[in-house]
Amino acid sequence: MKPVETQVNERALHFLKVLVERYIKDGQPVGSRTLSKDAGLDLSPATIRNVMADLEDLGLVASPHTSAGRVPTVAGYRMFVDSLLTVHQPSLEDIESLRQRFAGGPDVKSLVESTSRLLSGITHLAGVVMLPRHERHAFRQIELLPLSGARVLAILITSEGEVHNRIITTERTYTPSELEEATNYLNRVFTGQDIKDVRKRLIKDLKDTHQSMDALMMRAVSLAHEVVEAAENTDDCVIAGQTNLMEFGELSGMDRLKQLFDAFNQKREILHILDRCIAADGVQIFIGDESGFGLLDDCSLVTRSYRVDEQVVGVLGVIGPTRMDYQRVIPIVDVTARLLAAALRQ
Amino acid sequence: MKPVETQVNERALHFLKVLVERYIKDGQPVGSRTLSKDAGLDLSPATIRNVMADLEDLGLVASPHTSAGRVPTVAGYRMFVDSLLTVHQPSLEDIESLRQRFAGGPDVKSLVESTSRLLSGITHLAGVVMLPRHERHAFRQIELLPLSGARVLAILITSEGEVHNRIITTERTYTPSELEEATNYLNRVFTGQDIKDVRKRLIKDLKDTHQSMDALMMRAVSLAHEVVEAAENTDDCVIAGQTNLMEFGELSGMDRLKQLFDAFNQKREILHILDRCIAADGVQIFIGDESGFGLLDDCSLVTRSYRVDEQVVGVLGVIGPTRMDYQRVIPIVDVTARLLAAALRQ
DNA sequence: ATTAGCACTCTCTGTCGTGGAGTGCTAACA
DNA sequence: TGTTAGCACTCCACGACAGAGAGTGCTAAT
Repeated sequence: MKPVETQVNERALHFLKVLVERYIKDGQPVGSRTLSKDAGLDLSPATIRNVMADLEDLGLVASPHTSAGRVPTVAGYRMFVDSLLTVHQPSLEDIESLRQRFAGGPDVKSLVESTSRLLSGITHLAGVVMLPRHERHAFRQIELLPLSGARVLAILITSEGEVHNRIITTERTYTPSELEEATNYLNRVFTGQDIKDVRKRLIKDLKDTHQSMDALMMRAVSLAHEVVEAAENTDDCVIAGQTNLMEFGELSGMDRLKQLFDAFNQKREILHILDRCIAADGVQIFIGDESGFGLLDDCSLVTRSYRVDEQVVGVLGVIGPTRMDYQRVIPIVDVTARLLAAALRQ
Repeated sequence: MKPVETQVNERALHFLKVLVERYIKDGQPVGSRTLSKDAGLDLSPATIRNVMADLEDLGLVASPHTSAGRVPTVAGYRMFVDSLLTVHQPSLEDIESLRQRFAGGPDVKSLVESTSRLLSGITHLAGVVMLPRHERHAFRQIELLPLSGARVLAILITSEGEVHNRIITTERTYTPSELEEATNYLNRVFTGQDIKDVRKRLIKDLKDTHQSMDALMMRAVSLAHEVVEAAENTDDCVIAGQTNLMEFGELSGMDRLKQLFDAFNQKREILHILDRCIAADGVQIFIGDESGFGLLDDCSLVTRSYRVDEQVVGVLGVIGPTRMDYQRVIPIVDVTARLLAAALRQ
């Protein structure tokens, strides 16, 4: 390779960096004149125009029209976050400020909610936190209580103090003593076991109907199965600060925004995307259409999984316009994930 | 009074009615020509212009500018809904369709949520449902469970099968047997009583510390008090379909809309307004600034309280632009309130 | 390799004029 | 006296147009 070319490339990338930073700041196409002032190098606009032409050929920048400045493309942002970005560790003050504003409620749900609000509040973007999957929680206690009609209130308590309850309509009414017996049976068999194991065992029991088992116990198993399912299917996430997205001009199409908000309410698609980040280790970034979800085409997603006991239990992050301040947002997401993990560990 | 004037007034009001209906339909100022065709009466535009001038003097209509048609003012809408509107009972089919789409979950929370969605879905406005105040629920059972650290999980179950739980940090750790004893005590004393009475009794007990009472029992009372408080302070509401409001041109100011959505998220202001409707009996309507809440200045609010056992327990309704189809919305809100009440009665 | 100069392109903004819609007023009419 | 036709007037919406500003691409000079 010729040394010349690499030198040019390096310089070009420097310009790309400056350009992206500038565009993130102003949100307007940046021209050669501006760039020549911004970049430390002492080069004339004309030179920079040549470099820009190269970058455009490489697909890293584009111009909205003939005589506007250049704007980063998705590939440009990608290059920026991958190689150009200097992720300075957040200052100790920043961490401290985060920690202070991190007012975790005692409840997991409220903890997650306030985390989401914290993220959105501090970044001025939309914050999203997936509820932790508590695969590791142990079954502590179950309670089956008769209600009026043929309905049973099933309450499941895990060792972490989480309570899941569900009202189940049964095909016949059960007497309190019947339910008590069933409750005792379930608690005797399952207390202390892993929820995951309990679930497996319940499924197995449901299948092996032939085995010698009281019809009532059978029904108890079925009830328990329902509430355990409900407890595990807490596949949910909390999105906060959607309205922050209304402040960005580039997302201002009312119909587009409505669709986006509707998607946030559905949560299905969002969860689907978050699921894909759950395995990854560090901070993950989806830029523009990289998320594969049309509505997020000019948005970016910065996520980070969080883990408890060496096990990934969830994902959190922010959603904002592609033109977001990655440099600031990335460490914030990073630290917040750690804080949440620490809080969950209690 | 001169008979002439009343006759004129009556006709004028008819025109007002037609004008409002037309404006609700199109959303555009309606002129004398249009009105002359729309109103059954065979009058020329010129005549109608005179009538319009009268209505404008009365403050019932206004024109955005010299040469646009007329638009109803708040007073005009008020007159319309108070005296002009013919609230036809909703057809049996409508009721049936509502009843079908009324997929009430077994859980109160999910019931309220789906009701709110139903309201917003069927009216294309924002639906809002206040959670029922369950003053009348009876205390059924309390459970105090030790967690790691000096924390106690308190679970309160009402006779209606509602479960409230709260994690309480205590000043010292309690042994399981201590907590069991406390639990037994509380259940022995309170089971079957009205929650409201329980609350009173707890407060009294907390005050009368001097009376001969075990310190542990005292602490138990205090824990119970906390969770009962939490259970009663479920002063909350569910808002669905906010995004529907984005489709109305007249609310299209991005900043205004953002403020409105933020207010929806806060819920405080909304709850405050809903509170004022809780006493009223039938369908209540706030038009424009009548709500006294600046952000709702060009919105209207149609609400209806719902009752269980002859006691008002909550309010539900819709929020939309002042230009909403009152004729359609009012009966829908009315019927939905009844359906929700019926579902709560189970 | 870099730069100055220049022609070119495109957007943005304000102005102007026109057509359309609707009003208010006046005078005529039943 | 209520109703109507006619008319002048006002205002908005829309398109055309021109000028300014910004920025590019190319070429030729350094």
